[in-house]
Amino acid sequence: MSIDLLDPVPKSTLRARIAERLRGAILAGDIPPGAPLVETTLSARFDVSRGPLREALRQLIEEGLVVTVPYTGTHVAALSVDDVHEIYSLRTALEIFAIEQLWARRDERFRRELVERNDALIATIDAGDDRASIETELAFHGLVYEASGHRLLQRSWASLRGRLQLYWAAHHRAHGRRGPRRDSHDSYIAAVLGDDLAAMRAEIADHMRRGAETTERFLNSLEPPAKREGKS
Amino acid sequence: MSIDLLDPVPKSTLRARIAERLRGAILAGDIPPGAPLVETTLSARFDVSRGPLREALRQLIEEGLVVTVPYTGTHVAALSVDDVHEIYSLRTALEIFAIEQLWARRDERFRRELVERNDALIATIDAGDDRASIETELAFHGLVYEASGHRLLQRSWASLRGRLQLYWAAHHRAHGRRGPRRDSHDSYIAAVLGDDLAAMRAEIADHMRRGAETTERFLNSLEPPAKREGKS
DNA sequence: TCATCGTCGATTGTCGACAATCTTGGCGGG
DNA sequence: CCCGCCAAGATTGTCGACAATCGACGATGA
Repeated sequence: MSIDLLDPVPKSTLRARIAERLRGAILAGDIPPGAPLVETTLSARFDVSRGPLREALRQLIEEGLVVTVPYTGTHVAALSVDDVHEIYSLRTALEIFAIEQLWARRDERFRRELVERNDALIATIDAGDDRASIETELAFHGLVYEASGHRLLQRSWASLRGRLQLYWAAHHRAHGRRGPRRDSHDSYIAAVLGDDLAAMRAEIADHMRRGAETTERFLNSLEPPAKREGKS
Repeated sequence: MSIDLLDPVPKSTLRARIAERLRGAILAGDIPPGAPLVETTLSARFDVSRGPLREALRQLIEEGLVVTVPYTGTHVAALSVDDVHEIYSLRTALEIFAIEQLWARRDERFRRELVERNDALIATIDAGDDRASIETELAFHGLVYEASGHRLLQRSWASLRGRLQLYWAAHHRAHGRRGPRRDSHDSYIAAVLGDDLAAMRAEIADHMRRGAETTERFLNSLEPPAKREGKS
């Protein structure tokens, strides 16, 4: 996609590879939310020692995918409607900020790429590939953060992205299609590429509101009684 | 200050204590920006093994206080004017969002506490205690995040706070007084506690602009030729 | 003199074993 | 029947040693 050939070769440490695998397993649902993650079991499963595994777990904890209690246990993060609300509300603020950052620049490369990524998103939706459509939708929204050139903002987005993906993946597993229509980002693009700052803010906020509602509705359908975070 | 008695007792692990000590040493300037952090040396100095020390370093890396290159070395993060700009611009967005979160609530407890913390800030300024005035100013601004009740937002603030403190501490060491006047937060409080949303946004943005300018001026006075990040 | 390559010291990455702590289940006393 | 205590298992926390990798210095040859 956007891999630069002059970038250094990825000198992956074991920790990084473990984190990648574990993240994939969690987001794919192989290890469901709330499931225990025992260090000794995982290290045996991956055929590595506990050292790198622990560090990989720390990273996933930082990303919000895993929670741990000292001397007691480690689990995949549980789903919670409060979290959904926080994720989407903060994301609204961050994404508006990101777009504001590149508002005056009129970056032609960005404008082109945004349309391209929307085409890619539509392609995966038409293909019926839900798994890929999650990736392409995240890539679509991720572009505004990448194009902002704001490294700290990109870190914040990465932190939100993992959490968001956890909910989307769970939704996909439970309900099959995740629901985005082909034209769901048309007004988004128009607002982002337009000239009306207030309209852009309103459109982003509305876009997020719709996303949050969908996700919250899914969560409520999953476990009506449990409101706050539950362990297993 | 604001320690909740129903919160669990702090079961400190060695990793947490090491991170605290190291953070303190870095922010106090005992280990200046750019200085190397050798795991074996530090583990001997703290009389602990490298395991917990490494995990503490990972945490500080996450906080932006430390940078590392695989198999090569670890250093205290270097100061950079780009970082200052990013820190303050993102902080503007986050702090406005935080205040918006508790805008409609008219939280009396918050309004009281905000004034109290400003009094505490003024007290440390009057006492000429620069070290404490950094703490009280961070505590003052931190209140809006705490009162927002938004856990994810609080995490984001914590991530920014460490970086900010790194620059403020360096400024303090270089120039003695860090510069905030007694009344520097009067208009801030008025705007936050007022009724005019647009005025609030403008005031926060202006407050941050002033802070960023002060910090950037300090950095430029420190090393005029070095614009981007330099190692030692 | 200079470029190139090999070697060596330094530093981080990884490993397996031991210690500290928490939870759970059962036992005894009330 | 219930409550508190205790012991055992499970899990994470910590440790010291070994391996992989990197950067710099010096030898070597043109």
